[in-house]
Amino acid sequence: MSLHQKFRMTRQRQVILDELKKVHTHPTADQVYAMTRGRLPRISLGTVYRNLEILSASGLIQKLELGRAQKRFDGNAENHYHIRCVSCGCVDDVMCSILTSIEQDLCKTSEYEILGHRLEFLGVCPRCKDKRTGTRKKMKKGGSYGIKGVTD
Amino acid sequence: MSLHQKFRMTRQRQVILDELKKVHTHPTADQVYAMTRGRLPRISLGTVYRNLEILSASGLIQKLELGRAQKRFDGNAENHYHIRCVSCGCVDDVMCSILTSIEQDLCKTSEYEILGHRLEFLGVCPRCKDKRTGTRKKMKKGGSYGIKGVTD
DNA sequence: TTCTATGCAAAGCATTTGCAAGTCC
DNA sequence: GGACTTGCAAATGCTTTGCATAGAA
Repeated sequence: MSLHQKFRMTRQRQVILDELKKVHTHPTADQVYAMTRGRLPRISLGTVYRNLEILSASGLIQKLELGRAQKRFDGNAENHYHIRCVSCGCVDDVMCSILTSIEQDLCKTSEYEILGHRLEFLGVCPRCKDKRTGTRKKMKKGGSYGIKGVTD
Repeated sequence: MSLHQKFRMTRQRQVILDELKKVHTHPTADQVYAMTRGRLPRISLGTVYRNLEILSASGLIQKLELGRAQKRFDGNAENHYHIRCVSCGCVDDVMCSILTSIEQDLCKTSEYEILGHRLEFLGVCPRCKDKRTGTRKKMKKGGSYGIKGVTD
């Protein structure tokens, strides 16, 4: 939480970072907990929460607060948008450029000091589209993609 | 929650809707609870939650899920963006047009069926800017505004 | 009259925190 | 050695839910 104190790379912290970098999914805290227990059978959920907080505050990972759903964490610390499946809750990266101008535009007209923006897309993931067999509108067939394919 | 059943306009529901339309702030459930107790001293928080849910599901009001903070509710049901003060947590409307093209662009490249997007700005509200007396960077002095002025 | 809504209290869930013991630099 | 961390468990805070009673159509 602090980052006003130096932070140590403990084994727990390293493993959490490792596991997070290893996957392209966007795991929740309890998923990270599960992912680390193989290597650290005695780690506690509280430690996972604390470390995810510290790692994201230090910029090594990214904390995603999409909607009011459970927080998720992204081993990719670079600024990018996400899309969330309203059906299964999975989260994928969106390959589109960051909107820089909207903040500048708002600066001109707003009394606020603008610090940033948060953009998130909602949709139905390919897997869930397939599940609802036939019975729905607007079924894309095309093959191109702009979303990194991995999931929940 | 349902809306598959007809819903009745009870006194509680009406008062909640009323009070919400009356203000331009974006109250949390417990603030709505406080706002209604003047007219309905015996209303319960649970009822407030249930009705806010029903009213927003029916489109009469809007439910705001900004970050993972407490939900807020907006008597203005029209689609518009919001800005949240990182210092005091207040929420204001942002007067800028809705981005329609980003979803269409994403449609072309994404395997997802795009259903919508959620955009939220972060900043420091005028009131909080004033509080930190002088001791900070980037103090706007200008008078124009693009944000409906009312607050938390 | 019938089905929905209310009040109350208890439960739920994700997350945070206090504390004594352990560990890193 | 001293500050930062951990594991454990309890606490927190917002929101939801079960249930018996009340109320709208």
